[in-house]
Amino acid sequence: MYDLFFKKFRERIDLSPEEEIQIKSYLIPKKIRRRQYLLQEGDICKHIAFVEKGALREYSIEGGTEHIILFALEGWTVADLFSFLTGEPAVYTIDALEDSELVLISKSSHEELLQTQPKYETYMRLLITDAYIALQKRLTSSISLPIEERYKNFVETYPDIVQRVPQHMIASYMGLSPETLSRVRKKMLNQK
Amino acid sequence: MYDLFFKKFRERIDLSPEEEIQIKSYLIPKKIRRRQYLLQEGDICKHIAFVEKGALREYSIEGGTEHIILFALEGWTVADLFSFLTGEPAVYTIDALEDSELVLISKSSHEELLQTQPKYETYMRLLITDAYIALQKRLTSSISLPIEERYKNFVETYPDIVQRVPQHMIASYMGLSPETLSRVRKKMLNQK
DNA sequence: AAAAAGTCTTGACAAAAGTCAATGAAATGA
DNA sequence: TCATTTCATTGACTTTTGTCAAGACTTTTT
Repeated sequence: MYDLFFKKFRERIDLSPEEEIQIKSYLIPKKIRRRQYLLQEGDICKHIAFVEKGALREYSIEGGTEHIILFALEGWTVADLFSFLTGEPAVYTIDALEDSELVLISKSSHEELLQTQPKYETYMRLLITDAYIALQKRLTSSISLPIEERYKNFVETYPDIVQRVPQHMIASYMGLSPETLSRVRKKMLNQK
Repeated sequence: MYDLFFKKFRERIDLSPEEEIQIKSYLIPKKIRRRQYLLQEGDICKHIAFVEKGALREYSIEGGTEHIILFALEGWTVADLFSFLTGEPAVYTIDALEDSELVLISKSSHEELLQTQPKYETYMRLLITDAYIALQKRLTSSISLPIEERYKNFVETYPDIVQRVPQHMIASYMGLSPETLSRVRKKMLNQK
């Protein structure tokens, strides 16, 4: 339990056994079933969730259509960060695409860890920096590349997501209709 | 000098006079003229730049077209973060839209400050978190809202940018042709 | 095992956005 | 100040993408 969480942590930061025990004492394990909500729009986001196993998605709903802003597979962290930090109602919904195992950190634990465990703060800083860089790449490619290139990049960057997630959700993630992605893929096949 | 830099810092974190003096000793002032480059694609990004005065933009060039990923007015921070952190060549170009005054932090200063000034690390964590949340909002609206709504949001969120930056650059920031933005604005006026 | 729900593809058509070209106005720089 | 460059708008046309509907196939649930 918490294996992947600490594996990822130790990949970035040296942790003494004592520090690991300290941090571990704040973590909450949680299992969640396929299609089950972790967070619903309007709720207040009370936890950061690390995915030990399984797959989740985070999305907004506008005019009846879901717009996926994030897939979270093993090793990823997911939350409505704005809601978590401010206590405002969430604008995003999070649910499970597969039966999953999570590690939760509550808001109060998060704050206490930031105060008492310098390495936790450093790790959080690194995580959010990585997330920012990934998001910036995504945004750049969405405003500067043709769909075909964007899809190629996606497949290269996240081959595991392509395997495990329905295609119409990838279309949603890219801001496209499912039909358009289907046609782009067809065109790519014919070119080869 | 550095007034705005420390004003923003103190808005988020309590700083003792000693801490302020310590941090100040690492900062480098720099003036930059309109149209002058701060960073060119292919260079290695050696500094984080805080904008004391003026306006800059960060953009990529794809197939001869500029795609603006960030405007940085007074109080904002700009860098090719990936290049800065990894030492890889920059994929973005940064130049000045107006004569500007900057505060630079070099890579080695940044690393030393992270090690020696816990409040600097905390401040950096807060900055990057804010930047992440802003970017996520931008991405969400770009995949889920019609152009008109996106432009309205932009004007509401950044009225100062709308005042000071040419419209075709805002189109570029939104991933649109200048003609399309011009037409959307016309339509909005007629509706009122 | 059967029913139901979800998934992907395709065609026909509509709507949105881009491209190219021209014009006049405004800002910039010598 | 005057020439030059930049900027915003508009029209005509093309390309891209979305929408709606139907069909085949697969997966999930009962």
